[in-house]
Amino acid sequence: MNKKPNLKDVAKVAGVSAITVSRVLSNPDKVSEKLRVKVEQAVHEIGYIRNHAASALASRRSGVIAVIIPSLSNIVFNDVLQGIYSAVKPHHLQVILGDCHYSPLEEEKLIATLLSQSPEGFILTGTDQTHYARKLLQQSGIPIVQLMELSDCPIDMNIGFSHFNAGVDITNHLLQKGYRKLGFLGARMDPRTQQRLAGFKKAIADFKQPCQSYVVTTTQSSSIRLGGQLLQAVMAESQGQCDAVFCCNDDLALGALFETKRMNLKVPADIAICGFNDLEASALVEPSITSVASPRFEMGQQAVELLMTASGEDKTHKPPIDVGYRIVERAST
Amino acid sequence: MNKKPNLKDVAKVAGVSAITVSRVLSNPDKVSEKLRVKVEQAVHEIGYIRNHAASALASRRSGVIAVIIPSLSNIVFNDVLQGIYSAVKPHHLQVILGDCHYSPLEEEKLIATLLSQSPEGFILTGTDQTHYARKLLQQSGIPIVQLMELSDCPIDMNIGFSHFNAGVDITNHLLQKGYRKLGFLGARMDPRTQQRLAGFKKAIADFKQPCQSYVVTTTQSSSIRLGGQLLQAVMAESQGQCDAVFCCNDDLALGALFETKRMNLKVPADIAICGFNDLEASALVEPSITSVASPRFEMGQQAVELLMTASGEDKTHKPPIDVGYRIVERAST
DNA sequence: AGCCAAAATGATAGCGCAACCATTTTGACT
DNA sequence: AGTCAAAATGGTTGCGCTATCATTTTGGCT
Repeated sequence: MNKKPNLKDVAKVAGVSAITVSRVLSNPDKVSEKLRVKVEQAVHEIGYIRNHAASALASRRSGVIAVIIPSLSNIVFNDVLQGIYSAVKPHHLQVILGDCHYSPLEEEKLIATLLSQSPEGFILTGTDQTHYARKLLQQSGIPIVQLMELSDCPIDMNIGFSHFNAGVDITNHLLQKGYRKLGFLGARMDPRTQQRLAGFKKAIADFKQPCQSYVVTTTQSSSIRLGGQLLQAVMAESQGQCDAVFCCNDDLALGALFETKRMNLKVPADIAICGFNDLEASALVEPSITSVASPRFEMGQQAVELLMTASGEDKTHKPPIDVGYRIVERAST
Repeated sequence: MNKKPNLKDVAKVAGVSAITVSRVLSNPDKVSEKLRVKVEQAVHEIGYIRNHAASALASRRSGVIAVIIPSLSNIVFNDVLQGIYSAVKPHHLQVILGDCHYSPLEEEKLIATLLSQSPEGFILTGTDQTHYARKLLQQSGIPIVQLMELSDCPIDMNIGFSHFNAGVDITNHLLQKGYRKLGFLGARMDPRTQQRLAGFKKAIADFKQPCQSYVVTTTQSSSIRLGGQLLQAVMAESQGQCDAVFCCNDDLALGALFETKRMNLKVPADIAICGFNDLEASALVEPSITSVASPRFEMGQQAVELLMTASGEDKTHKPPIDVGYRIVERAST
């Protein structure tokens, strides 16, 4: 096997100059039909593939955007990723993806690594980056989008919704339905989960009638199984009094629902359940589960569009974009 | 904002030569403690980040591996991805991920694009690449792993398990349990699903006693909801005779299970259900669902390790690695 | 102290491509 | 045919880094 063909090899085969081959690949319009065809044939014949590193170095355009998500296993970020990938395609960009496992320190390292790829834009999840990470990002001069939640002082651009407000609203929903002994089931306890919990507490505190709350949280990562365990825990803590639970996500809610069957509790008569994120299963289980929906796919798409329209040097303050959320009321409440 | 600092800027600040800075970043062992510390301080002080394109160009090592999966929304590939990311970390590699949407043609384009990044290895899902794609891959000279299923003529390395055998086994499981009117519910109908179906048909054909089969498939992508619809369809086609269904994945199986409740069918008394992939929910729903488990995370990990130990120029035939599968028998059968 | 191999450091060149500017060709118009 | 602007093509250079080789420094030994 000879070494990989380069521009000059193609040029030789096609009988043109190297720069013409380069133009055929990046600006076909600038080349006459005749040469273009000749070059394209040569490219296909010898299986030439452009060296991205050299191209990026010479053009100062890497053609990649960097994305960091807190977890690959959480299906929520999958939806966002799909939006990102779908939006990226027409721009002919590649995505470099990092998983920071919910750790700002790991995220900081990842940011440094990914910045070395000279991305043309950066998409981050959440707003709790370390100080040094923010410095690196700002210094890079590229457009940046912080995703999922809203921030008072975004690094650059920001798109998401208020998890606090959503927490308040869903709790009020339970209160309006007449439930008075509310449990909060929380796993992982990342910033967004904490905001939902804060909303839960605020709604309870502001409620005009007497009511009770039980908060059960763990830093373990979320799973369906854990939802069942947390339901057990909250029933124990409330001595069986708890009549409604707000689960910080739909996995926990599903697990809690399955657990109610084993505990012989009727939903929503004995206990109401609501989740967060509105996964497909929540609508299809029996009884279906009330949840909070948000446009995750669209958030991902919009993040890419924001990056593409931003100049990067534009240091004006851009107001956060609130994509909102929607409480989907179902049989479980 | 000044332009981004480069090696020389760091060298100036640290009072050393550029090449020494380079060495601190890539071979710290080759540099004396004294200089190393000085350089590291300088790097941190001015927030220097190495230009990956230049580094890759000069060193002929890109530090990336390419991965193509058929779908971002299928949680199955998520598990594989997690394995890949976890294994890649200690090697200080980046992953460039592509989603080919189950299309070999899209995959071919993606392969060309990803090869331009000069990846040091390539992980593909399945074994149905186009002819030109295979040519490009072979010509690239890098190690290649085809994942998930086993092939008679892999491009290079291959790791997976036999979906045909799994289909045979799970069907025999149903037959042994006494079910005789078996339905197959299939969505997407990608190659692996087709192999499972072929296994289903083989088991039926080889069975010594009279039995009936009903095959309901669609090329729509899989979902829980679709599982319910397909169950309806198979019951219609079999005029209510069908007493067991093999769903080509657990999403369909969950949907079918939820649908049985609406149809007032008892599982497994009226109808047995089994799925494929052994998702978490399958073990926790009521009744729990029999499924086929495979080591997806480990497959991803092992694929990376294979890439790392392969020289790439080694053209000897490597035997496929069969990771096997396991039928997890549960209450639904 | 003197010697020498090993370790540390530095100078130079070139990786493959596209930006920039120079040159040639085209073709619309008088 | 002659003119000239626009389009097409090409030559040169440098992007920022590391491989390679050259040189200097170190330190263990006699």
